[in-house]
Amino acid sequence: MEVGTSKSPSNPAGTVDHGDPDPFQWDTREDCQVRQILDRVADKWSLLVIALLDGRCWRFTELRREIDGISQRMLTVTLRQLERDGLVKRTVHPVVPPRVDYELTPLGRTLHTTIRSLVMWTEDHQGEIAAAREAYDAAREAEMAEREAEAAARKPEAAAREAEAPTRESEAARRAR
Amino acid sequence: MEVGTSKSPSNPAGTVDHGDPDPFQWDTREDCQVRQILDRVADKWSLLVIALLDGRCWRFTELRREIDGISQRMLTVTLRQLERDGLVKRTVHPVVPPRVDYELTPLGRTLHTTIRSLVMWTEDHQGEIAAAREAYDAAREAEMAEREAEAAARKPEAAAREAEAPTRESEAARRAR
DNA sequence: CTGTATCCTTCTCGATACTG
DNA sequence: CAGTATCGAGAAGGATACAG
Repeated sequence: MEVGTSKSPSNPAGTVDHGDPDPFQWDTREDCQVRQILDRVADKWSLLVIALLDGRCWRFTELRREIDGISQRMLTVTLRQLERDGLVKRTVHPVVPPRVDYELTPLGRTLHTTIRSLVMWTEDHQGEIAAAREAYDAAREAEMAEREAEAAARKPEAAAREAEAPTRESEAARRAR
Repeated sequence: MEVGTSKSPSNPAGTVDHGDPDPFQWDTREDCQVRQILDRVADKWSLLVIALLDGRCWRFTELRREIDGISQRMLTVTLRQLERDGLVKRTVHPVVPPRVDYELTPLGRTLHTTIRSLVMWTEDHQGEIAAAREAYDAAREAEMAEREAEAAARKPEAAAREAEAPTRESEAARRAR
């Protein structure tokens, strides 16, 4: 598998040649390891499970209760994937009411740290994001209103004329469909 | 889509209070800010775009080329979301071949750092994960094989006996205890 | 309690075609 | 070049029922 996407050094019109000083050039191909693992790790439920799991053991039902909105199915599936990836250890106690404990592996604990920092980022900046969203939406709405005003100022004459005396052109256009 | 949900600090019905010594108790409810932002930020394409974007400006097509497998639609959608969240700045140059530049905002840059550490974690541990997966799959296969062997060893006699004298089986079972 | 199996809805996403 | 709009296939995921 060569890095087939030969990024031709020739730049398309107008882009500056910055010589790509980025040393952070990871494998961007769709089927590469990093992309696959990232998909798993960045999965909604995986993220929450890893973030929740700390030092101690958790029972299945306990996790289910703690993660609001997760279905039994998705918790099972997610835990299995995490177990397969070596991030979570599953321990079955062969007792009469079945009991299963889940806990982070050492590898999982290293990921836990990273993911927690992502969660903390989210907590720290949720205000800014909410504000940005409001600003964006407000701007869009203002834009829409302006456009409508423009249209309302222009169309009425045309629409009125059209209503009274449909032009031959417009009729022809309608028939064309 | 107002997020108007007033989040009362009280827990929703039924959650146990197990003393929770975890100081990292964030709002786990499905509709809370953190969960929503986490979903956005942990999104496959958002992650890749943020990870790719560094100091400089990027053109639309440039991003499209760099992110293998992304469709035009998803790139547009993703960039719009990131713009709305105040993570990416979009600059339209009103020139004859339309030109649009994308770059991280200061807020986006802080997230970039966090996400890069996630990507780096993935790069650092992809070997371990691959190994864990192999081990898991091998174990599962061995388990399957064993089960099949068991079944093959048990069923023929049982089935044969059962076919000759169906009533015997229950008696034998009872005696076995 | 901790799953597994099945069905069925929902929603994501890619392909395609068209616009400024 | 940089979108927007539309549509359909397919996957993700929830609900439910049942098993060990």
